[in-house]
Amino acid sequence: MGYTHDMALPRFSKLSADRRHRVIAAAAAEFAARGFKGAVLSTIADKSGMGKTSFYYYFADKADLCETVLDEAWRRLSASARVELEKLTAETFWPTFEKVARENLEMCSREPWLLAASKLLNRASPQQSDDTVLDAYQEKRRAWEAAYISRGQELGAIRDDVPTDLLVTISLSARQASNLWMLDRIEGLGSEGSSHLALHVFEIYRSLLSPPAAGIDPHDADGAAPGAEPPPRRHAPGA
Amino acid sequence: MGYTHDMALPRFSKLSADRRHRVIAAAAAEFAARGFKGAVLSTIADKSGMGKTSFYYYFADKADLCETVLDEAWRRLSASARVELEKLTAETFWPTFEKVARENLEMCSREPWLLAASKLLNRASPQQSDDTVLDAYQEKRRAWEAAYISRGQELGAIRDDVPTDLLVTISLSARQASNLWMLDRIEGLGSEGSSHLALHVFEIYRSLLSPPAAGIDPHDADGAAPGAEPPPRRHAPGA
Amino acid sequence: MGYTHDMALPRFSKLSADRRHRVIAAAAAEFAARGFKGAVLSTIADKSGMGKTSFYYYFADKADLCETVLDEAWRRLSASARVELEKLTAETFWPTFEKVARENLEMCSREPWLLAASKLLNRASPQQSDDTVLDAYQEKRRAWEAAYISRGQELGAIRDDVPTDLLVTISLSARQASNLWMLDRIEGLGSEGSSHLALHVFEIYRSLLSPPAAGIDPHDADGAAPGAEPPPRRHAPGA
Amino acid sequence: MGYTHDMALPRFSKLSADRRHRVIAAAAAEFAARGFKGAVLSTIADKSGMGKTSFYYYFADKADLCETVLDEAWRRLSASARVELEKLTAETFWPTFEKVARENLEMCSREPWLLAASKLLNRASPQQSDDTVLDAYQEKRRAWEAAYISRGQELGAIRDDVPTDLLVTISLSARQASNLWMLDRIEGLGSEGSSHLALHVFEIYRSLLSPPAAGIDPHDADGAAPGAEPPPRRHAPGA
DNA sequence: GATGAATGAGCGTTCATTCAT
DNA sequence: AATGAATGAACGCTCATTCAT
Repeated sequence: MGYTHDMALPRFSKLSADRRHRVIAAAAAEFAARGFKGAVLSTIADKSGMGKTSFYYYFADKADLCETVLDEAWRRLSASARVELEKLTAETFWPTFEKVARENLEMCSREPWLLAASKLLNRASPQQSDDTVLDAYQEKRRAWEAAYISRGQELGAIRDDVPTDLLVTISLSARQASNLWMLDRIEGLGSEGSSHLALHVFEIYRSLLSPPAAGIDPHDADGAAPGAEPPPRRHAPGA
Repeated sequence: MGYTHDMALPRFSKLSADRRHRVIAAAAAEFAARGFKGAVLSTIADKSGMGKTSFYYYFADKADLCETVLDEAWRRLSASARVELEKLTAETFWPTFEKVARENLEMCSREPWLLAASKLLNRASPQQSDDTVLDAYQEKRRAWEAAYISRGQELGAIRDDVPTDLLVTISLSARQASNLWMLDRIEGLGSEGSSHLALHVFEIYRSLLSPPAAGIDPHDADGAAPGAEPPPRRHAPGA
Repeated sequence: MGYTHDMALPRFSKLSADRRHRVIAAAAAEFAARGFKGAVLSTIADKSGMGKTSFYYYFADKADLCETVLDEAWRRLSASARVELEKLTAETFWPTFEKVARENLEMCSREPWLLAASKLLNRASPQQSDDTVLDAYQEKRRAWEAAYISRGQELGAIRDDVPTDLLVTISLSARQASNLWMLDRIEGLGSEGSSHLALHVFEIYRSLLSPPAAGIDPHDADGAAPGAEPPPRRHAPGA
Repeated sequence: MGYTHDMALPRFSKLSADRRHRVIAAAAAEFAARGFKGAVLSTIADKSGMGKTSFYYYFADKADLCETVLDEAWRRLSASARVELEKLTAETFWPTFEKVARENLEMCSREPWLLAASKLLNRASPQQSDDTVLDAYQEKRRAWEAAYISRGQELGAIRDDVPTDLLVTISLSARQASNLWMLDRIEGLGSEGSSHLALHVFEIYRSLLSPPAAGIDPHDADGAAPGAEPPPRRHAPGA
């Protein structure tokens, strides 16, 4: 649906919507599935019904193609979600984002290319990606996350008892993981299903960021009676 | 420190502890830094003071080497942590794992190769890694996570209001992200510092899994009056 | 200024003088700067404000384009110099060519495209160029050189004591090198400067071809006592 | 004949003399025939009986290979010619270089690889080569030429009435051209033939650099009556 | 008459892996 | 037990050239 570009060589924007779509979709799928380095240009070419070298007519190079996909997805996903942080209140904060999450998920379930692209977007582990392209996006994303968390803290909607840096990191990764999890599952679900799913996930995500319930000291795992249990079987690495 | 293997060609276990160590350490560093595909065998060879071809004497192939590193780390990390799930009680559940987390982090801060290996272990995004090797490990790890979460639920220590599958996913990713975050920071810290850090992080992680505080309905974002705010500036992609 | 063609597809001559000029100029610059193989058609296209594919409307292929430039330059340079060998005498021989040299250099300093083209013309090492196109030109040029040297010999203006073939080769190369040297320097100079320069260069060139001063036997490096000198420092490859 | 390297990866020096030889020879031939850019690695590989990728075991890249050839040739050619400029006298100056020229030419006629390499060495037109590698060599060579010409001028063996810069340029190019000319012809000749040839060429080269015979003013092409000649036939571009 | 779009052939380079010793 | 040497398969990218309009 309607791409507008400032990445990629300007020619790309002149392609018919259909071809543009196929290219983006094929690239998104390949990059999502195999990462930046792993993705093979010929594969994308084949899938998009385009000669391998034609990419170099539309894009500067592999990285540019990848960036274009990323941009496209980011733009699409933000479109429905131009949340204005400053206008949010304590009451609207969570509901707003829940709505965004739901809408975006539905969008992904409706537009297959977006699904793939979204997977790509949620892929890059912070700190350690394939290449600079994905890293750059992680940065962008993290910046947004930081802004929104910070706003949430002002409003008292997000916990304040933890280094923000850390909170951002965890929030981001939890979101990415859960997004990925959902994206892997919506293929069958209708949009109602998606919506329902998003709710569940959002709830748990929210509890991660919400201020800890007052009066509860996390450290005394206090109370209640233990129940001695059977013999051990497993080991548990923690780090 | 004392590797025992069932991965890798059996010959590897006959190497002197020192050489084995150097190999593992070099491989861990390279794999952690550049991922499975990105890692270059020659580099590992150089760093480990071993001829490139010798790897094929000790390991079946690149994947096998990587797996060996992974195994080694997993083993080391579990060693101090042979938690016996069945023996845990509601009271010991969280404290036990907090202890494990702390201990493991300290271990990593003491043994550099383990630090690298641990990064590797925490790297692979579920579902979408470089290669099958890391995926396999994700599986293993996920299995453990599932077992432990399930036990926590039995004990009432872990929330039950969400698809376990999803809970596992998020828990895993949050742990990985926070581990990575810590591992990237402990280089300077002493073991006390590490320990302190681990506590913070664990606390937030725990709040993620703990049953939602009773009486709080997350969904009614109820009450209070909104306050209209300044002009908008940002957009927020949600998926 | 006024191109007439027999190279290139006939269509080229129907282009407006201005467009023709731009094409030739752009091509000359690119070919001169990067050689036949190194020159990139797109670059020429961009510089000449012409679509890349239009070249194939006007020229058969890259070689044809290059040839056209070469022809153009050759023609222009000969235009002022339709020396009629047969009319030359011993007295007019050298002065005539000196004049030609001076005039041509001035022309190059006045018409930038000619400067570039001239560099191209003087570029190709005999025997070993990029491609057949330049080689062909070398041939043409060599033929002229041979004719003119032969005439000079008839008139006693050019030495006769050396295989003509060899004389032609050296003459050609020395001319090319000195032309190149001058062309690289005239950018700043006015036409007087150019003229002056040409004189210097011509003088040395002439001494190369002139019959050796009588009575001097080059081979008896005769006479005198050697003088032992200081310590050595350098080596000297000769071929 | 015994290569010693500081270029190329150190491994190359460990190759058997024979293989080293074949590689150098094949590379020299290809580079000489098609220039740096034009040379195709696979071709060299085939000719030298080596897998294409093996080059990357011995050389850093294409440029490194080329440089190695160049170095080898330069070294070989200088070996027999460690002329010590400071020890030369007016009497020994020209004879010395004549000897060097003769010896080097003979060497080339005896060692085919050197012939090819020598062609390569004499190929690069100053100012405008394929790539930086050849340019660098031109520089080196020019430096030597300048040193030797300057010494010749001190001794009165080389003319002083022309900008040195120009003299160097012309000298270099004339030498290169004549070398090339000879190299292309010695294939059949024995070493006596080569020697004889070298003499001829050297003589003309020498007359180029020697101080102009006193008492002759080149500019007054004086004397005699012109004789009008037949009709013209040719044109003569000068630049 | 002119050009945007598309492509095939080919090149340099990388790297895991095997061979021979 | 160990490794230097060699290589095949593959990939990203360039560029002259052609196709369709």
